[in-house]
Amino acid sequence: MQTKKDEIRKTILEAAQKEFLIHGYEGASMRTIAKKANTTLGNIYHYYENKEAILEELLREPVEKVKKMIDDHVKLQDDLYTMAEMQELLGDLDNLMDYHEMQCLLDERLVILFDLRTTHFVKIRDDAIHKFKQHLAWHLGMDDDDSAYVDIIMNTFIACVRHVLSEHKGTEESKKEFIKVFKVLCAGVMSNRKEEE
Amino acid sequence: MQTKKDEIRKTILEAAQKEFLIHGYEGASMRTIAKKANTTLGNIYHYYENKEAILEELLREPVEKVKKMIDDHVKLQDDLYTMAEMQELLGDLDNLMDYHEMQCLLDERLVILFDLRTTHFVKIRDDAIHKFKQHLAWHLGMDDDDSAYVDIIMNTFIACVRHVLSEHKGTEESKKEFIKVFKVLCAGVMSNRKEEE
Amino acid sequence: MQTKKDEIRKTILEAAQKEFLIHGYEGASMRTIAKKANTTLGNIYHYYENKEAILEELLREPVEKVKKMIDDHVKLQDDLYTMAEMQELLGDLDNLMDYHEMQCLLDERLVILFDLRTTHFVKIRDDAIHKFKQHLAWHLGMDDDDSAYVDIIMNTFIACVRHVLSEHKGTEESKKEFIKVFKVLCAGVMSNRKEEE
Amino acid sequence: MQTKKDEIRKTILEAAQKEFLIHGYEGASMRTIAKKANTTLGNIYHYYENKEAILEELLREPVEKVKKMIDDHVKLQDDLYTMAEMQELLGDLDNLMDYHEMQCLLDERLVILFDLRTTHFVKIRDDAIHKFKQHLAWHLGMDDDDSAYVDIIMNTFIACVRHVLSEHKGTEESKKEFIKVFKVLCAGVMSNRKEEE
DNA sequence: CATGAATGAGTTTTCATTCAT
DNA sequence: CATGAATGAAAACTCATTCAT
Repeated sequence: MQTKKDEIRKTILEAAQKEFLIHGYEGASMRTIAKKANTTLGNIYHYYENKEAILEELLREPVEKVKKMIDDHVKLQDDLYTMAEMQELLGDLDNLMDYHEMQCLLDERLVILFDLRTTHFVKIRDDAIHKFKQHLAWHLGMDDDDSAYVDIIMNTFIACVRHVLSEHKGTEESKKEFIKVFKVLCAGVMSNRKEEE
Repeated sequence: MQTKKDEIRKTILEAAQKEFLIHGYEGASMRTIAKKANTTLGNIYHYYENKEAILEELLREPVEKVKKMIDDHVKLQDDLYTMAEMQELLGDLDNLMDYHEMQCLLDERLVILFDLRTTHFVKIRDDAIHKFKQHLAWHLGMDDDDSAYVDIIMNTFIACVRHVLSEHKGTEESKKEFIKVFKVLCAGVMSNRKEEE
Repeated sequence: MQTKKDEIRKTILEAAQKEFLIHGYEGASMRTIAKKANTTLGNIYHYYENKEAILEELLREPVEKVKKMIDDHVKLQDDLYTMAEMQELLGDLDNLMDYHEMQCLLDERLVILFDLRTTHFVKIRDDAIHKFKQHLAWHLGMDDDDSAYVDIIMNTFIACVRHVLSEHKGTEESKKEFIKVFKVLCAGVMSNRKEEE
Repeated sequence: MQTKKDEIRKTILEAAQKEFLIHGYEGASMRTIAKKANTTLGNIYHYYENKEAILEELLREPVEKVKKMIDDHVKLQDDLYTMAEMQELLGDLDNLMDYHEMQCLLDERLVILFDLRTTHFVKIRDDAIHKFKQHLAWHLGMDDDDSAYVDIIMNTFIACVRHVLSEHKGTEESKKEFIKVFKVLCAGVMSNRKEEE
């Protein structure tokens, strides 16, 4: 039955996701995943070629979505935000998250991606972060993409995505939490630029 | 010779620190540490009871310092910062890092601590973070220690400590970097509170 | 449908034969055989009790034929070849292979048999080889069945059967190739005996 | 102690050689090798990086010797043997094997090489065989290196090396056996060429 | 008949740790 | 003190085989 197969595939995937979150991909054990998925070690290999294949299926969707989000952002090529626009944006922040683009960030699986130390996803992740940082730098009118500000924003962004996801799993609450984070973050950057002007 | 013994202890410790940073404590291999310390696997066990003992010695100092820093902060019981005081603080931020208390945060070993997934240090770390968050909440006049603002600050703090340490290893540059981060962060929180007032 | 059943049996058998040839019986994988036979792993077990049963069906025919060939040869108890007879035989060698007895040697499945390291066929094979060697020794007037000459002929015989089968799969070409081999071989043995006489 | 280490290395190597001969490299089990070497599975990995490393150490010497033998033969570029020279060679065959070049062929480890189905040694082996066949073809004045005669000789050569080694392990007896084989083989080829002339 | 999910023992390999020398 | 041989458990993965549907 295909129904059952898909169900077990999903069960394995969910068990793997949990284990990857707790112990990291590298530290997670296939045996434990099998146990938590109520199946045997060998049987997992009927569904996934190997450990990395599970990671692959787990990360495919969120990675593609994030990639698309970044690409869409970059393509827009919208002008630098003026202070006024920035403030307007902040005021309307509550609606920001309704913007479908941002939704992809509230995905638990991204935490797994952030913690990866091996596999080709490391490069994918770092490339995506770099791209995003470059665009962010242009967005904020920075000359050097290695500028501290960009790094700060980027790291805070990631740190908060991670935190929001691990502590407030419900999507609705997560969204609100994320908005708050983003608001404070933007306020910080803005007031800093104001000082410099 | 006690000198030589101490030297080897130190060499092992340094090799372990590098390996722990790259692969994480759990992912680091005693064999590799032995090789990088130019000694043998078995000899490490003359200096350290086991893998965790190395971690213990490695983290003792930074953990105690951070603990002390938090305790000192809490004991001061200084009043809530008024907006004015806060702004004054920000203006003088360049001297902030000279404050010996903060120096302890620029320690590479804290990154290892942040990434830990096993051992009793996880509890120590989480307790310390919780304590700091509680104090931070009181500091900022928040009623709930789980408030988003505190989490934001906390996470940004950690994320930036991590980043500053991994990208700018020289202490001097690190300090400047850290100050920038902290400045933006405070500015954000402050402007946010101003809005609310 | 019995027709279909037989067809699938045959397909499995052919897939197994290919795999056994490439990786050897022991190294061949049931999964791969299933895939190459366009069926499922489980379904193979409806046609064959286990892996060895496939080998059994695969080797039954060629083994029996070879056994019969050897027995027939032994039963003939024809006299020792004189040098003259031997030379006559060689002259007529091109017709030798038309002799139906020999045809059984040009069977790809014998290569699988030669490479076997497990199962009861090992004994069957070794017994057959031993019998053939004994008869060959008698044929050539050797006193000791372990004589080098017999071993040489036997091994060359097998080696060439193997080679002819793996390089020239078309039966017609194989036949010619085999004749050449046999001719040279006999010439060698003969000229050697001549020397000794 | 280095003495003991080398001894155990040797013990493991010998156990591996036996197992490889019986079950083939691919079919041999590290567990069994460990047991037969009176050590533990894990301990083998102190001496050899992996299974293939054992094969590597096992085959290095015989492979290099055979390669050298072939190269030396090819470099000589000696003329085609005339029939007379060939016969002289045959008469002096008993001394042929004293020729140090040939000694390398009487090595049990070559049987392991011949039976290999995986690892890079397959290419090394096939390249060496091809080189030898080409030279042999030139030696015998054949125009086509794929000629049946060359294949015959080559296969017989290998088959007999294999047989001699597996049945007559004592070097002295092996040598005599090998000479007989070679004699018959040459006689066969020679008488065949005579016929053609 | 056919499917493919399931199993359990097998494989090679790595690891932290112990111990005799 | 130092060495490195030894150990045993656990890792990822494969395999022949079974069985419910």
